[in-house]
Amino acid sequence: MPLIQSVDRALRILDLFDEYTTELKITEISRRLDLNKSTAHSLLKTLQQHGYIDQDHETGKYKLGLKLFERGNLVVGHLDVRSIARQHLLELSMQTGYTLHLVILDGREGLYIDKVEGSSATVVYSRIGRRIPIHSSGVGKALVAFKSPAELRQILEGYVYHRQTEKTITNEQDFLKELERVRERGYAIDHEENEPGITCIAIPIRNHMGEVTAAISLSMPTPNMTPGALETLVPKIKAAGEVISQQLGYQPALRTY
Amino acid sequence: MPLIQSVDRALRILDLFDEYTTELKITEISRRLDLNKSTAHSLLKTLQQHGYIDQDHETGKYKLGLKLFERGNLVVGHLDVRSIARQHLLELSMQTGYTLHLVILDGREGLYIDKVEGSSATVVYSRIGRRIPIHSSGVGKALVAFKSPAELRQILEGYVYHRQTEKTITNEQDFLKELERVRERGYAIDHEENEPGITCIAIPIRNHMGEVTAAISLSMPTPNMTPGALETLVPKIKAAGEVISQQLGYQPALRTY
DNA sequence: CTTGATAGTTTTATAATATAAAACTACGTT
DNA sequence: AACGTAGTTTTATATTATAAAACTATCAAG
Repeated sequence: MPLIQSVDRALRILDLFDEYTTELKITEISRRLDLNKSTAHSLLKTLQQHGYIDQDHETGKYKLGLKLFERGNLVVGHLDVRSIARQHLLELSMQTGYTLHLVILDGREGLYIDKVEGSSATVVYSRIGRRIPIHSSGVGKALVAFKSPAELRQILEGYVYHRQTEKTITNEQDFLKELERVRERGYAIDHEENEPGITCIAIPIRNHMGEVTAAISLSMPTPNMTPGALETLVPKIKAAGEVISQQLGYQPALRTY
Repeated sequence: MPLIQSVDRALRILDLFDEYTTELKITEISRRLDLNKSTAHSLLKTLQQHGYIDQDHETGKYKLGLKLFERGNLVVGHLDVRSIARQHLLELSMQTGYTLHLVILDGREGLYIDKVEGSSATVVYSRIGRRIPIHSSGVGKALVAFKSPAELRQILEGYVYHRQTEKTITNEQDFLKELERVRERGYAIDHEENEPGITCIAIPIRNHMGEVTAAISLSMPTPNMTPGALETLVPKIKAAGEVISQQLGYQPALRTY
């Protein structure tokens, strides 16, 4: 695949920032990317001119620009699933007091596109715009469990099962077995596999063609996940998932295979 | 300012998309930017490799990638004003039934970073991630009215007062007079200046240093803006604005000048 | 106050890359 | 089957991105 080195370098600059690294000096940027400082300077000024990078007037440090937010919301802002699901997440959060999420698959990761905080915010990991591994999260499992064998093979080729907690699945065999359980039950669970002390129940969302393109999940502190709670919550989340899918045009009665 | 042509070109590709143009063919992209199709192809493939552009497998058309959403939320996700204001927007919307917005200044435009729909969604213009002119909107006026004369001069140098509706202010003199009224009242109004049939009340939000860095607004259909409604709503929105500013560390009592 | 180190910005020669012409593949229409 | 258009690939070379060098600015140490 053809690659333009200077564009590649500019976009790598954008990749340097994260939740904890919100600003960087030019010397740090050139050091991390092994670039000459005048090259880094030119790249930064081009990004800045377009609004993708901003420079703090007082400290001279660089940070991500708001143009990313503007353009980013164009991607997600017109997704039907987001506006339709929103109401349901709000309702479920009010009914249960727990945190709800909406996630879509992007490549071989989930991406949080909505989140409704519960009354006591205990979920730390999730954040709109953040990515989440498919093997260690309820939403990740729900997103890929119903893919065709060919699609699943493509997604999992070369996939690395990084350990997130002591309970994370770390090999493909166990992961495939778990996906089988997801298909049987119709929902996914992650018991502290992604975030210690947090358990999530996730339901796939289908589009008008019956394909799973999103998932919703409810997250809670593990001690709250009693058998009784599971029996109460799963039907509620499933019901919300079905309504969201139907509002997206999914017609389950036509699914004869 | 040094500019790297190929990075500039790549970012211009990202600018081609908008709310109505969500996908484009490679020939259209090369035509619009007056680029050779093989140049466009190389640029697109580099953007795609980083996730900033996606290609539809069935149609071959290009669209903005989710990496923009991810990076964009890094910019805004850690802004205190957003999480603090959120609660107040929700409360005001529940109390009044109207749509509330949170906007920050980015260059010489406002940028919507949060929105809470009222019970009857009548505001069409605003959308999270969208930009809004400062001269024709309540939030825009609120954002710039309290700038120092030097800052205001810098913002307005070369500024073009595009007509948005029949009621838009279209020259600097009238705009500066209007900003004076905003300073006197402590809030801004746009009477159908930005969107026909919609009136907005906006309040500036100050940070811990007393600088206006954001604004909130309540929007309603113009017929609902009776004198009685104004008398009722302005104090509520002002109160919310003051609490949000205080929660951001603003201390009004220290403002002796 | 001077000196030295480091960071950031600018200049410019040239090595390296981006560019676009040409060629190729694929698809749809006539 | 032929033609036109879209999309992708190849490759020669014109053009640009690159980085060395120089400059400016700031800060800390002596």
